[in-house]
Amino acid sequence: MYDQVVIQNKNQPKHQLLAADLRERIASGQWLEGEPIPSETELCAQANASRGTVRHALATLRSEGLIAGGQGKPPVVAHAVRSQSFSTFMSFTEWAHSVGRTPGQRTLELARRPATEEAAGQLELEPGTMIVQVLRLRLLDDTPAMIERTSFAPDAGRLLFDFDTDSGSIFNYLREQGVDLSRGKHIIDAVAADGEDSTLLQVPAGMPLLRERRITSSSTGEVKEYSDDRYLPHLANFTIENTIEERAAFTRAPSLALQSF
Amino acid sequence: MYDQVVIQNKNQPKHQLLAADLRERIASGQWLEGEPIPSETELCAQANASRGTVRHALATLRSEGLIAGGQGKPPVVAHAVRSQSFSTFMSFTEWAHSVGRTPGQRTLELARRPATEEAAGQLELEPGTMIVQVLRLRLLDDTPAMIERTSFAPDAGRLLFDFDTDSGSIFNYLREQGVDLSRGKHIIDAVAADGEDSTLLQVPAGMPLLRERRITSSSTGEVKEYSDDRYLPHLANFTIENTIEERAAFTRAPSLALQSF
DNA sequence: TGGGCAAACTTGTTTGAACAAGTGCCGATC
DNA sequence: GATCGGCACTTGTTCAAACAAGTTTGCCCA
Repeated sequence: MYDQVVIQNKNQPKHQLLAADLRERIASGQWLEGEPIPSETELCAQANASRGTVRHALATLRSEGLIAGGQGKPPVVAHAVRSQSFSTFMSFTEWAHSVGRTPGQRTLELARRPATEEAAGQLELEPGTMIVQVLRLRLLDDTPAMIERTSFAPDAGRLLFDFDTDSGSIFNYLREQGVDLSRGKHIIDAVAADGEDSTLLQVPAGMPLLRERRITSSSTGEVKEYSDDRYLPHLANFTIENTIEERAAFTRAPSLALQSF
Repeated sequence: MYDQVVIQNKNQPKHQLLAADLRERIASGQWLEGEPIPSETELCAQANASRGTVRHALATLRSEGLIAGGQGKPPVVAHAVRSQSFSTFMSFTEWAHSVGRTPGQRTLELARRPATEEAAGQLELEPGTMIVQVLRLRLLDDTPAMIERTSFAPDAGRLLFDFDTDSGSIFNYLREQGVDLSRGKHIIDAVAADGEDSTLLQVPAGMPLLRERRITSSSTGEVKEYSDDRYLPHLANFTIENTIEERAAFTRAPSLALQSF
């Protein structure tokens, strides 16, 4: 039963395959929310793996918040859907798709210019270094939803002049080009729409906007991108789930989801 | 060197002690940010533990974002400070203390009344059930910083009439009283200050506020508390860090991805 | 001097075993 | 009938060993 999977993806380690399979079983509804899953010994037999490998897979699911439970009792299914992946959280395009909306963008400016004091500070560069700045209006189902002001470090920004920034995700494009974007820091607060914001988002000046300032850096800590994104709060919000024992799960939800709370 | 620690806390498992010790060494500055830490083999020798145990401890730190690194290379110190704990994120009082500010509160209302349609929905009760509602102005260094509107399920709310809600953390009080508060869901967006908000926070009506709607429930999923908290955005914000790396692996210790505000 | 290969070192994966500790059930006992 | 063991089962912890896979170092050769 599992051998088939193993043969299909011989490159991946067994504990990852097992984890993917368990996720699939939970997502498909084979194991319902609140129900216990088979014991470790059982899973060992089914997957033809040692207990260490099975435990590794279970730990992965636990860290994703999919299963919970304590010593002595078999783990139970906690959530049927997994929390947001890294790229879904970093990319407006991927996020929109994942919640069933159609993303869009209109690039208003793409410029190379010397870094101001502030931009240089965020990107950890010398003031005056040439950086690349992008101003984009992001749409959800053809409606203005967010205004994005991004500054890129020179090595990443350079690549943007060979890219149609109206075509989709800059984040994914840069990753494909080999730019190391593996850490994100997000600072979330609220601001009033200024003149430019209100014009572009077609709302009155002074309207509250949900602001996310995002600093994206490489695995070694080099800052590659700094962005100031301002959302219309009735179209998007941020959701965090935490547990006393699990790791926090973080999602950006469309306001539609709010109705169900 | 490690034996001392082991003797002191013989009740805790070795991998937790090791993790705590490594955290301590990072926090104390013994290992600087960006520097590699000793290899697994080295740590095995130092801690007199097997490699499995050492790897378990390292996985814990990795999931806390303290260390990073890939196969072939020794892990490097990523951050010197550890992320926020569950209760620090759930309690305004604890949070304020953790960032070196003095928290305060002025209770404006404490009432038992039938649940409105909306409140009943959030608490998953029948409309009309008697619930307890608290309206508090929260202060940072004696300055208004947040307005808190909380509804409690009957069993938790009942306890509040024996508590001085001006004295500190309701969250911690309820936990001490044995109320099972172990899961939190936070929805973050922005709203304009309404009449009451503006009066209490002493800001003009319409000013953008950072809103956190919090649903706290027990480990079994029973909703115990629903709160609508509105922060002055220049006094508080939310910060989240994420990484592309797998945060998986053997983490059940209380730890969160959430960074201090 | 430079390039390239190989060895030494690192972390990642996997197995098997044994014991500790917590939970739930069932039967014996009061 | 209620309560208290104890047994069977579960997950948690720890060890030891071996191989796979990626990185770094340094030496040899051109």
